[in-house]
Amino acid sequence: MMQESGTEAKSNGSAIQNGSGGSNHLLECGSLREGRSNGETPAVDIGAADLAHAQQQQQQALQVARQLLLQQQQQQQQVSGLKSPKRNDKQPALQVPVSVAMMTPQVITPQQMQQILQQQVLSPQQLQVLLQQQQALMLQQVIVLPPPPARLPQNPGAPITPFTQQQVATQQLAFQQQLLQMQQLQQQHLLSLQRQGLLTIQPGQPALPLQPLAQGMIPTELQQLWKEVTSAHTAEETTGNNHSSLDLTTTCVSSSAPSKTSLIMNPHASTNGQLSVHTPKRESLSHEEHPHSHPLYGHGVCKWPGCEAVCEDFQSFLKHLNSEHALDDRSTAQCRVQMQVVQQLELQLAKDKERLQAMMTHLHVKSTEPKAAPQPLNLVSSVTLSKSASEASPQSLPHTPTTPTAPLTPVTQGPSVITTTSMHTVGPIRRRYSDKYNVPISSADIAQNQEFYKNAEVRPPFTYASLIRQAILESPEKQLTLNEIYNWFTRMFAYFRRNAATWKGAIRTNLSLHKCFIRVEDEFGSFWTVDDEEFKRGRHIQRGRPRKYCPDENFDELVAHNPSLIKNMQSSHAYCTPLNAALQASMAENSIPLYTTASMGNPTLGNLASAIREELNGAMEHTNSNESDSSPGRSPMQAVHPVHVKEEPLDPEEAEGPLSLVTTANHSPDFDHDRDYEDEPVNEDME
DNA sequence: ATACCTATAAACAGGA
DNA sequence: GTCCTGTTTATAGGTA
Repeated sequence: MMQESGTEAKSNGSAIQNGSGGSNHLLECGSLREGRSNGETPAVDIGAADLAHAQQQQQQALQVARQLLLQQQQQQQQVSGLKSPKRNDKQPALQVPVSVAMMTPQVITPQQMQQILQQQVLSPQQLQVLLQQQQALMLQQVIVLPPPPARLPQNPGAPITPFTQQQVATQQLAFQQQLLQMQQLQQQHLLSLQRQGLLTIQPGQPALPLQPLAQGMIPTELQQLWKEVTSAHTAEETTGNNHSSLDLTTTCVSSSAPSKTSLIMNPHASTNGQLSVHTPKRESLSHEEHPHSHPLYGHGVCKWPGCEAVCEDFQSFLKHLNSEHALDDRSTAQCRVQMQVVQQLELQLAKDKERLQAMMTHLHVKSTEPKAAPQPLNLVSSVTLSKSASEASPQSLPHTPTTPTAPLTPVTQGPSVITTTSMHTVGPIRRRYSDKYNVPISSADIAQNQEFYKNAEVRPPFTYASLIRQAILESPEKQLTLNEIYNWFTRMFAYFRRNAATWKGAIRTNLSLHKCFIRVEDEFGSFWTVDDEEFKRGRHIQRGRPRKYCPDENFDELVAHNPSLIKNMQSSHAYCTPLNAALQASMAENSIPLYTTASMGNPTLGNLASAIREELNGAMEHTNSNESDSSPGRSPMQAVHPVHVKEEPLDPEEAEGPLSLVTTANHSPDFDHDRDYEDEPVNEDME
């Protein structure tokens, strides 16, 4: 043990030293010897609870944002339905953005104002009017608005929907509370992100990162948006009620439908996440169904942005609407601003979604299997969220295959491979393949998460065998020495850089124990290859059956004592009479340049190697004499002499003679799959 | 309950 | 003797 620790430390040190410079792609195994990225990036030190909490907040914020967005959009659509879209190319109006005030405590933040100025959306005269309106609004806020109910937290960001106390309805309160909640969540989320270093808010930046209005909005875009919005509205009216995840918009300001779950978050909203603004099929309760329910009318107040005129009844409201908000420049401009608001909210939503995706990508919590959560410190909720997210944005996260029961960490799991999550210092790797053993990790699995594992000291959710296989397969020649495997581990995973204690031993054990790993020797040492077919079978060298280390009778020893024998075998079949015709035929059939480096990745190699070993064993028994060392010279790259293949109990198929050899060489994956090799004779039986 | 997989630890051996 | 590499065994947790 002490020795082990000492060697590990030493090896690790050399590995780190080896890669102490430069950054290269993780998957470039060829660069192993060239060095690797130092990977000394501090691990992401986010608690699982924090992550889950942040994501939850993010989801909630998104939901609320959607509500707000849709509500605004509905107002906008309502306007478009009353007014002719032809006017959309009208000049910006003289009066503007009261609705903007709904978004920020300052009605329009200085930043937003600056943006408006920069975008030159408004003429100087319009800007002047805008400023005046802003001042008036602020005065109105101060003078007209009664203080919010005591039970409501003071929130300057709440919409400035003025309400008289007798008009306060539960929905209004709910809406305000929802807005408050959204803002609070947003604030918390931002703080969380700040804590995590994922977001930096500049000093002058408003607390709420509302993007400046009219950002990137050019007139043509506005026109297009107008068209889309209006068309969407039309389609919506014709479509009728069609439930979707965002079914909560219409009635949130409707006093006539107080019981509607206007503000209840639809569970699908979080899971779906799709905001099909332009294909709205969500107004299950349109105002057509409720004649006196109008998005611009609620609680006896005109909801036209900036209006808030008190209307006794719906008829008076309609009258007011037609008179005060008729089709004119002002209304058009207000619509335009409202469009910008909606657009801005969309942008914000998109950014938040993107941020959420980035977070989940970063955390590698994507799972198609909710049950894949049982990890020590896993991000259970994150996994769930990730599923939701993946559904929400199919194009968002690349699917990462996952192994069934990968032990350790966060995972983006796609259809195939490894799963799981747990933050660092999770103890031993304890996971297994639940569905099918040894489902291989695709390169994409690790590739997609490579940055994460590279920097975060998180144990990867892959078994050692999977990782070893991956390392070997990623190598240009599908072969690695043990030390190169070590390097790959340290290069790819921060966990294995820091937690160097026992994993090297585990690698060695796995290499020896898994049948899929084939050790091949050449003049310069030994390297390991992988038999992928065998890997998929997931067999271990049978335990309990001693692979006795018997140097005198061991194949290795024989080879060691008769190195020329093997060389002769590879170099020329003429020298290897033990090789029967079937084996040779199988080799020729598969065009396998036996034991050349190029062939090492061939899945049949393992079987062939075993077969050859078997044949050799038989041959040794008969020809226990040295052959002349007449191996032909070969280039170093090709001088791979498989002097040694791993000694292991024979598999049934491998012990069944020439025919079985041919069969295995032909890649019959299911061949003898379920047979128990325990029943077959083994080498030691011959002792 | 059983078999198997996986991880871990440890002992041991050969070779450089 | 030390270190690396490789094999083997034992143990324990987990899963089907």
